[in-house]
Amino acid sequence: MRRSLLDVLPGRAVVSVTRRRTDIIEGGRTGRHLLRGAVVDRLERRGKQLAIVAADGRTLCVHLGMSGQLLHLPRGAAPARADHIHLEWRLATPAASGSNGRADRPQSDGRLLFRDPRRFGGVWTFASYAELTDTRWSLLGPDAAEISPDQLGPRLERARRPIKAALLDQSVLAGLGNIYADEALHLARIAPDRLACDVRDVAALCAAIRATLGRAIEAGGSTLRDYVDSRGESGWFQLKHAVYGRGGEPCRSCGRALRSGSIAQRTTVWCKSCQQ
DNA sequence: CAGACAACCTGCTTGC
DNA sequence: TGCAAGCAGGTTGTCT
Repeated sequence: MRRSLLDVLPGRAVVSVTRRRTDIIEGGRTGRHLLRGAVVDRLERRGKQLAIVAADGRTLCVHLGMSGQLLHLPRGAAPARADHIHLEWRLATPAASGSNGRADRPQSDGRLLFRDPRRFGGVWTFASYAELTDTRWSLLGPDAAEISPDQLGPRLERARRPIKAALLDQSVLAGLGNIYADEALHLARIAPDRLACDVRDVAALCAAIRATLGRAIEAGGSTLRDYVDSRGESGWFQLKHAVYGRGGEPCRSCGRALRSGSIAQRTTVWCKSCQQ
């Protein structure tokens, strides 16, 4: 999502904000808190959370939850669906002051929508990026896409719970959800119900996590139902899933039927013979 | 501390 | 065709 927003948000100004629902916002809920009048400077990410940082420091943190979408609409375009759009930002390309010293009129330049039918997602507002990293993001572990054995090892050593439960805990590691936890464990050949403290090859697990996320990001993510990037494009990594959504089907490595069950209160699929 | 469970929501699929 | 139950990518709080 961050990548798909890179060529439409940084450098754009927020002309106005429409709030259709405010109960999905935490922190200040005014147009000012929601970046009205700001120019977007950059996009940051930690785990599953995105930060939109304005040049004056104001920062929005967005979490998509299960069904959330951030959609960019070019000027004049209409969204595929108009329901459940909770926030809408009108964007403009700021006027460059020409050589005559006179500022041109800002050019209207599309809209950004936050749509979230299930409302498990949300938006958090901050006066500065540091305020976000010092509070909300301070609760997150290191980013899964760049995890190293030095970081992960100590966090697993004392964890007497299934490795899958530890990997889903965002304070241990930020960025894995139910799909990619199962995929990474299969790639690392580790059983999901093995105790975290008993995982031998943490380096292999880290490599599997990074590889899984890297491939998924290249494929534009996994679209089971709702997920689309900011251009409305679906991902296709679901076609490459080794285990997730494939319970009962043959393991792509050994051909035996994949097991499906519940671990850490989440649907879990794994290969009993490949993952020991 | 770990784990079970419920709650927060909507919408799609399944089974009757 | 209709209806109810079951299930879903996530997080958080309560209770044991």
